[in-house]
Amino acid sequence: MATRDTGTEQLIKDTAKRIFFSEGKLHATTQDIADAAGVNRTLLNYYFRSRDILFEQVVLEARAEMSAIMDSIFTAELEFKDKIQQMINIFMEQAMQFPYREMYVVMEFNRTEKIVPEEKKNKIRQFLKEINAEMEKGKIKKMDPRQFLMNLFALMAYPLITNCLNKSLYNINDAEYLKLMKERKQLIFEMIYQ
Amino acid sequence: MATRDTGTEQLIKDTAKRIFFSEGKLHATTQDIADAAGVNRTLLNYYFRSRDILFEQVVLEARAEMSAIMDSIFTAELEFKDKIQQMINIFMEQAMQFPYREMYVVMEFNRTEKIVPEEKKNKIRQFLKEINAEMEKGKIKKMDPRQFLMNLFALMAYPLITNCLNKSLYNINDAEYLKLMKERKQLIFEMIYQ
DNA sequence: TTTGTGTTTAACAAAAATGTTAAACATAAT
DNA sequence: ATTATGTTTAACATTTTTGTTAAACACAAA
Repeated sequence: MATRDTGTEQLIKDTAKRIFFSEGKLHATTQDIADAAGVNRTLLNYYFRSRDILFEQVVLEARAEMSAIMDSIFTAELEFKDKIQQMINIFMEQAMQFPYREMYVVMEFNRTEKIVPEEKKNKIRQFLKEINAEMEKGKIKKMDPRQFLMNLFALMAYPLITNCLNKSLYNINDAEYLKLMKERKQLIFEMIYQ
Repeated sequence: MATRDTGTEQLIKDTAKRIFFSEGKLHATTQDIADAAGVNRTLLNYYFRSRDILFEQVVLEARAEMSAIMDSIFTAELEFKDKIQQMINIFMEQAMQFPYREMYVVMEFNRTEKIVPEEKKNKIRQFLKEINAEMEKGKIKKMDPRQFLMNLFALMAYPLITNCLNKSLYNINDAEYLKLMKERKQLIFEMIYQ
């Protein structure tokens, strides 16, 4: 008999991702995750052997998902302008679903000092060149292309991380926040691509 | 005899702040902090009774420090343009020293759902009006003033949080990163205040 | 010097979180 | 229906982290 696949393994991973990346509960324990998934805590050990392995796998998959999205846009056969527009659309939709995913990955990166594969760096270098070309053409404001990328990601990611605080500070509800975030797509494009 | 003040209490708090806000070690234990401070772990209990109380106090002080800076700028007797410039200068200097402080406070806010005092909200409302006025004058691009503030803070805070990752992705060292961050001050101003 | 009090330490205790095991359970194949 | 094997559970064990206590220490005042 191969495997019965009750879906439990996937359920556990999905629940962990929800708790970490959507709800932002950085200090969740294995018990927290088991409870949220509605399964016995022992099952985390059965499927993943240890807490560390589960968490590592979750981060690994998160990185892979994010990389896949970035790569598909970086290397797409599109005008630069359209790439940016698509990037904003896809990234913001993802960020609305998993506001803390990037932060979690960044923190894990700080903690473990993982190495970035040369292949990925090359793709980025290539995109930095594209940015530079667009600046030469006078389409976007001239600056260090790395600053350009930092600006773009900052504008996209940050407001979602600070979701809760912003809602309190500005007295806005979920519906209005959603509206603001959708408006941001266009707004970011205009700021970046003047 | 009142108190001998060996400076230990302050040392512990400062060390905790360094570990959390500068080094970004979100999961630091009391032992980690004691070791980093070079004191016996029991002293954390002697001075603060419990881990939770220490951590809460550290966050409380962080919020107070950040609030004080914001308030002083919000209510300063300055032209709007100069306020923004000063905001960028001070915030960026702070963020370079404590890149993860804001994030930590935001995460704690998510966790505890603290209430924002009405007085603080009023100061923000006041500043939002100032932003609006500046937009009416045609000095800055028209948009929801809340978006304006989100943009500003995003551009300032985010690249410092992602410090480590950026250095890897773009192959830059500490010195160059510092230079990039200093350049950002002017760059952010130009993006915001076109 | 002695005494009193605040500070520091080490040993111990308790609590929280994680890991292991064996038995119960469920289901596909025989 | 029985068997074999993957899945789930509960009880237990271990490890990690936090909290408590009493004694040692240090230093100013008497």
